[in-house]
Amino acid sequence: MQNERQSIEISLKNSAVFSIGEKAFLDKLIDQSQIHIFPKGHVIFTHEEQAKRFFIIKSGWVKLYRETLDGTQAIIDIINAGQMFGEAAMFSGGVYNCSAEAAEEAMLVSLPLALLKSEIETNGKLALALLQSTAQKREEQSREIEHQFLQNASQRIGCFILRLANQNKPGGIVIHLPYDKMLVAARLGMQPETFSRALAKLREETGIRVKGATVEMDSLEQLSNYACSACSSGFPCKDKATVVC
Amino acid sequence: MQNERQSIEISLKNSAVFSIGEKAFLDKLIDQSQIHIFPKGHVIFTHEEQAKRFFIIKSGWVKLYRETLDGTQAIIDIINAGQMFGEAAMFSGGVYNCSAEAAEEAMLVSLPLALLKSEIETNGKLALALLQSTAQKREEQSREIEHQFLQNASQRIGCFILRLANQNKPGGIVIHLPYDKMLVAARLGMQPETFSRALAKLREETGIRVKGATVEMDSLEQLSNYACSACSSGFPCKDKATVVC
DNA sequence: CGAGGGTTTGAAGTGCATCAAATAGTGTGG
DNA sequence: CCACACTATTTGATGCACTTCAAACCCTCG
Repeated sequence: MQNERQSIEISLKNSAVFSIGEKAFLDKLIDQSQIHIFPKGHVIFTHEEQAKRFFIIKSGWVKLYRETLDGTQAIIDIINAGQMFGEAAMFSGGVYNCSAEAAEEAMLVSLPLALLKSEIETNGKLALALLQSTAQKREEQSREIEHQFLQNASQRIGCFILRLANQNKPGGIVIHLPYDKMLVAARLGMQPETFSRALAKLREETGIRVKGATVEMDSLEQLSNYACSACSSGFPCKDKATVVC
Repeated sequence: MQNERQSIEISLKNSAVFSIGEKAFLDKLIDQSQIHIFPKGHVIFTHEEQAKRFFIIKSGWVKLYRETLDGTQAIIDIINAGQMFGEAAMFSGGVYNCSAEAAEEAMLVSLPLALLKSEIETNGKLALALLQSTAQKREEQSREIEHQFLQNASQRIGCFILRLANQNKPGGIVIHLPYDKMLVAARLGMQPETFSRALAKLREETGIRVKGATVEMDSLEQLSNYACSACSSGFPCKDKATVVC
C-alpha cells in the first residue's frame, strides 16, 4: 500500500513531535504503524487500561476524559488533527491515565509505545521535540486554568471561538463549532444551561450572530475586546500562552 | 570550597531530574553552578526577562506567579526543596514565562540553561528523566484542576494539609503551615476571607485544632474522610494523581 | 507603645449550579 | 412523507458558595 504509507508519513510530518524526523526514522515508524477509523462515540481506550500504543490524529476530534466516582465525566481535553495522545502512559507505569473517545468520526495513526521510548534514549533531537511539545501542552493547560479563574462564562466562550477562528481573513468571519454545544460547555467547564445563557449574553455584548453551530461576526476585534481583557497574556493568547516555570 | 561542592552535589542528587546523573556529569554541573540566598520577598526573576540560568531549591519556598493586566497576581505554584524552576524558558524563546519570588528565605542552586539543553541532546537518560519529571508535574497540575472543580473550599484546605503531613507518624500529628495564610489561600484559589471561614468550618467538621500557623490532629483519617471523599483518586491522592494523556 | 500588616467576622451581592419544564432538532419506522 | 421518540438546546425560578466591601481585632516588630 504505497498510498497508505504516504498518507501516514504525511500525518507524522504534520505532528509536532515527528515533523523533524529523518527519513530512516519515519520509515521505521511507518512499518509499525496502524490506521484506525472510529465512529463518533467509539471508546478508543479507557483509564487504567494496559497501554501498548499511542495515537496521532489524522482527522476528526478526540475527547480525553476521566470518570469521577459518581460516574460523571471530567473533560481533560478535546483535540484534533496533528495532536498526539496516549503517549504519557510511558511515564505512568504503562497504563493509560485517562480515557479517550471519538467525539466526531476520527481517523488515527497508532504506534507502539516501546518504539517511542527506545528512540528517545538514543535520539536527542526527538527527546527535545517531545519535551518541547510537552512544554507547550503545559502552557496551554496553564492558560486554561488561568482562564477558568479570571474569565467569566461568556468570556471563556468568546476566547474559545477566537481560537477557532482563522485570524487571516479581514472581512466577515464565519466559524463552525466543531462539536456539540454540550461538549463545548463541558470543555469550558460549565453546564449546558450556563453555556446557553452565556452565549446569549455574549451575543448581546459583542454583536456576534449565532445560528445553530455557526457563528458569524464582522471582525475578531469586537470579540477579543470583550473576552481577552481579563487575560494576562492579551490577545491573541493562542500564541502567547505562558507556561508553568 | 570542598564543603560547598558537596552541598551542591547533595542538592542535585535530591532533585528528581539529576538524581540519576553520573559522577562526571554532576561534576560538570557543579563547576558551573552558583549558590544564592534570597530573603523573603526577593524577586528572583520576572516574566519575559531574558533567561540564562535555571534553579533548584536547596531550602525555603519559592512562589511562581504571573501578573494580570490589572496588577493582581495569579499564583502558578509554590514549590520547595528539590524542585526545579525556570528551566521551561528553554522552550519559550529563552525568556522566563512567569515571575519567581522567595516566599520564605530560600537557598537556591542555579545552573546555565545552555548546559541543560546541550546535555539533553546527547544524554538520553537525562532526557527521559526530564520528561518523566515534566509528566509528573502535569499530573499534579491535572489533579489541582480536578480539585478546583470537585472540592469546596474547606476540602481543598484539608487536602492541602494532608499533603503537608508526614503520613508515617501514627499518633497525634502536628503540622506547620509553611507560609502565610494569605499565600495558602492564593495557592488554593480563594480569597483570604474565604480561607479563614473555610478553615473554621473544617475545624468544626473534622475536629482538627488550629492555632496560628500550627495544625494539630489525632489522626489523618478524620481529615481524609472529609477532604478526599470528593476526589476521583481517593486518599492519599498525592501518590495516585493521574496525568493528562 | 504604636504602626502596619495579617487575620477574622459581618453583611450584601454575584455568578453559576440545579431543578423543572418548554421548545427545537434529528433520526426512525411505519 | 409524516408521526413519534429521543436528544439537544433554551428559558425560568431558586439556592448556594464564594466574592466583595467594610470594619474590627490581633500580632509582631521597629
